[in-house]
Amino acid sequence: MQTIFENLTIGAFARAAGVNVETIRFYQRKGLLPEPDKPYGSIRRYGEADVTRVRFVKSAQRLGFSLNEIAELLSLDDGAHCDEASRLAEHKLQDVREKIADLARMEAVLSELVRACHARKGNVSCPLIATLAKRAAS
Amino acid sequence: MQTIFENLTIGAFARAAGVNVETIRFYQRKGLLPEPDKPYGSIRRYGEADVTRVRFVKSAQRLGFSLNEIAELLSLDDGAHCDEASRLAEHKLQDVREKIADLARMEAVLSELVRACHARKGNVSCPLIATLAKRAAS
DNA sequence: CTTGACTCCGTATATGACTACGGAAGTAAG
DNA sequence: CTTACTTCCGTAGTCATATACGGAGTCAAG
Ligand SMILES: [Zn+2]
Ligand SMILES: [Zn+2]
Ligand SMILES: [Zn+2]
Ligand SMILES: [Zn+2]
Repeated sequence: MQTIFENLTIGAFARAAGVNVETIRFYQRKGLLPEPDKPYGSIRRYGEADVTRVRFVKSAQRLGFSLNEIAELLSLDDGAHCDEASRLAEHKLQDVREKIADLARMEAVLSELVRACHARKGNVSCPLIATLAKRAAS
Repeated sequence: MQTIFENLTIGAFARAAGVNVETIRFYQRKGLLPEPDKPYGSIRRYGEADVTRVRFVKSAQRLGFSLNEIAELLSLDDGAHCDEASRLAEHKLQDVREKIADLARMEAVLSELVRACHARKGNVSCPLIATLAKRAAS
């Protein structure tokens, strides 16, 4: 194990995790990140595990999970029982599948619009615009 | 054409569109919805097209578009030129495809976690939790 | 007409996720 | 040591997306 990511100050930690220092402190207040003990009269140090945890938060966030949901996901890693863990994971899985289905529908609509727009020849008005005007229902 | 959705007051309009009256007014301030002329000393009326427009906003929102992005999408319907329209639509399409790819990756992870958890036999610890502890990188 | 519901409008509050600020204390280079 | 960064910590501000509130005006039933 390279110790590159051990004994980091909060600043180095934030840089390693690709976030703002303030974000680290915000996550600590929210309970998403542990706040390591502070050696008496000194400053806190962070390591690999902390970096990993922030990266997990950020990637789950990109997938549309809220910080509260991410806290739940992380709690699976913090001692929840197996039943609870799989219940949570299954719920998230269902959410993700619904989102994928929604986006797939949107993809179909958008790519049809783009196709029609590019297929336009000589005539005056833009088919993309025309189509969009009709298809807001749902 | 049934006139069921014509000449609505803002309250009936909001109910028909499935949103709060305040949301209508908020969208008007943001320029997402036109604010119809008010007959002198009377109240505004709304119709089918307004309902349709709010529904469009709500469904685009469910797909992860921000109100500003939706304003752009709506502007396609409000006189933008064909080049601009297809440029915007292609950009959205690319965004949607990226989101789908991200979610597909997340789906794979989650369903593997659930599978492992259910496959667990007799042994003490939950494989879902164990796996989650490892796989935060990215 | 009066009464009760609804509209209008400006302003205020709420929530989620940060981001900034300011002053005291710790740290590291010269 | 001094000096220049950091850290620490509490509090406040920002941005997006709404929701709520309060008083004045409007409408429609009786
Ligand atoms: Zn859910
Ligand atoms: Zn076009
Ligand atoms: Zn984009
Ligand atoms: Zn399990």
